Amino acid sequence: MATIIEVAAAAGVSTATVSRVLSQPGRVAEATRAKVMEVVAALDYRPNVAARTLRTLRAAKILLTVPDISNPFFASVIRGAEEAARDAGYAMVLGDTRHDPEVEDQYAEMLSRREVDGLVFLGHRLPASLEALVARQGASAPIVNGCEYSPEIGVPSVHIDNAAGSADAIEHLVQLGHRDIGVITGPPISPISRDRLTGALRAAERHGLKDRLCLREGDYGADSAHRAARELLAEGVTALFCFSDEMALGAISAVGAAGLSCPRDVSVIGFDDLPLARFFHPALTTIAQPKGMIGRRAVELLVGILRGIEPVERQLTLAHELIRRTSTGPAPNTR
Amino acid sequence: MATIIEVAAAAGVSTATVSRVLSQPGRVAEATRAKVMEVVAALDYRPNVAARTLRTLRAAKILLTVPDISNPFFASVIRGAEEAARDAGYAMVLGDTRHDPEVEDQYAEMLSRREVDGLVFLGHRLPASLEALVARQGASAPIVNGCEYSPEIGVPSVHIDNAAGSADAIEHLVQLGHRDIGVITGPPISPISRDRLTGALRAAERHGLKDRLCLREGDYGADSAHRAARELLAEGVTALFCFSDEMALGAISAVGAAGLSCPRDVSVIGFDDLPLARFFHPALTTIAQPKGMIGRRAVELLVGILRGIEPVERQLTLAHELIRRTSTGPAPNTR
DNA sequence: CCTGCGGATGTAATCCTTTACATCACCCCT
DNA sequence: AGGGGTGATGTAAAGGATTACATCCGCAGG
Repeated sequence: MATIIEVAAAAGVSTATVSRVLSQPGRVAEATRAKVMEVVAALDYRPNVAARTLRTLRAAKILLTVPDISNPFFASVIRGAEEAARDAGYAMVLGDTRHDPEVEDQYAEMLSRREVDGLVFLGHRLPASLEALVARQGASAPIVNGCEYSPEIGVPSVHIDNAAGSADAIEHLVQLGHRDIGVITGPPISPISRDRLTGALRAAERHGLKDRLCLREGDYGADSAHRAARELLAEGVTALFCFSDEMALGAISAVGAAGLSCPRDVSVIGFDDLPLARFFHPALTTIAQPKGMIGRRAVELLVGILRGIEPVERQLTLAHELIRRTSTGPAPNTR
Repeated sequence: MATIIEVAAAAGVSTATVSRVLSQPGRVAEATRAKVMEVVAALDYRPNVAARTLRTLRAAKILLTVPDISNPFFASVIRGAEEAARDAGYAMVLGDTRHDPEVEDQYAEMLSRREVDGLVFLGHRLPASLEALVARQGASAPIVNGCEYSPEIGVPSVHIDNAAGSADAIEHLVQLGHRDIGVITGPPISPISRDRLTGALRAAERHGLKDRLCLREGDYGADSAHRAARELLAEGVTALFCFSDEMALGAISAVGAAGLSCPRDVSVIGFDDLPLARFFHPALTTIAQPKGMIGRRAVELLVGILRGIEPVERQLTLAHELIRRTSTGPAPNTR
């Protein structure tokens, strides 16, 4: 691999000139520029990134960690984030933490070691090794949280109003005449789960149904929801609100396995609006999150911090939307 | 951020000793080691990766590019690959190319610039900028192809026997009495699609059904399959073989939309065995790929090349498996 | 004709780590 | 006691790019 020294020699100029041709072409005479570019092409020269990073202390990279790459929800967020990063001149490095704090820490090390300039993390845990960084740098720490939101970690974040979205789901079911509603939640350790639960309870309370809500804890995976739904169906619920579309799929599967029909006997509503949700059978009613926009805004926030711009809003709440499809219908007793 | 020089000064040793403590602790006296480690902890020192990479010409990173991060199929492959990379002491950088040759090239640049030591790509296209590299380095080029396989690109690869898997699917349907079988393929540009088509045709031929197969081209997404299935159902097929589980979901959705029932009126069989496939309604019969193992073996192959070991087998064919669930059943006319 | 200025280019320090080689102290053996 | 070996540590040279500062040249203005 050719180095800048060889290029300089071949073009009969100094390395400084070659460097300038590549990074600030305007500051070089046209003839020189052309000559250098010719040699660059001939030698197939590519600047060594390690050397550049070492010198400039800037990696031009952003790290995005997701807790579970197999969750299609994150795919759309990733897309949005990557586009925004590209727009801002950053490359995006993607890490799958598998909900494992140890792996999260390993990725966080990339920031400590300056392998990347900033971090967008989509989980709910700020890696331990970065707490000191946040404490030290405060608002200028190049870290942004996406999807989730924990005020106590002191990091800017982008998310929807999960409590409100959850309330909308309950409201929708109540409107359809459902009174016996099962809720399959997420692990309470995640603020998202807690917010959604709060919202669901609040909405139920408005209709005097708070104590009638049947709660079961899921883990956002179809499997856990399948089991939880089986139990809830045995208790006679006519509607199931799942904290994720994937869990809703598991719930629908349980409805069928119980010899019941969705939505005739049991309505199911999800959360996220996965691209596949409209192909579920029946097509899934769900609360849509602006997934791409969450990713995009999170990166934009981060880039702002990297450029030294204190964000006006450190908490960005984007709009959600109830998508009505065919997995929800009138409660059986109301027909 | 502390540097090795500050650590050396604080510990009263030379930078060489600090470096040795960190990378080859055995070659340093115990007392010195302890002292240095103490200072390292006190100063929260982390080696600068750029400097290390520059000096060693080794990034300790592997790049994995996937054509579509939103396809859950790849999630399992990624997991396997990451585990193998970790085992071998490499970090994994993940790139989503969105089937875009331009983006593929951008990621390939990371290899040219030595930002990463090697590349595992899961698409079917070798980025143009790497063709020269392969031509020059031949078998020692640190590039491995996963899932797909194109002999002409001259790169080692890990995959299943797609033709055989496809044949198994057709065989399964024929065994159930189906004669009018619709096949929703993938874009013929992908070798995978071509192999699967070949296999399907060969199996059909064995039963004298070759000309009776109804073919429609899909793009591996649910949407395209939904449309294709609608057309095929109008032609009266009793079974649909889809080249991906995602397409199978779209097909099942079309079966329902046509007022038919799966599997009573129409059987559907997919390909891949996504984690969610067993929660489809009905649960999907499909050809399972050893996804995690594909990722793992691909990385192991790459690591072998990076260590200078010429692989014995440059093409690794792993075993697939027919998973019988409830989306396939006897042909209606045979009951 | 001299001065000064601006544009183009070169010189060389710097970023931080690794490692080949040099050095040094100490011990064992003859 | 001297020579040779061994183990621990230091010295200093890369590794490749960027950039502050220096230099040089030509030209315009006085």
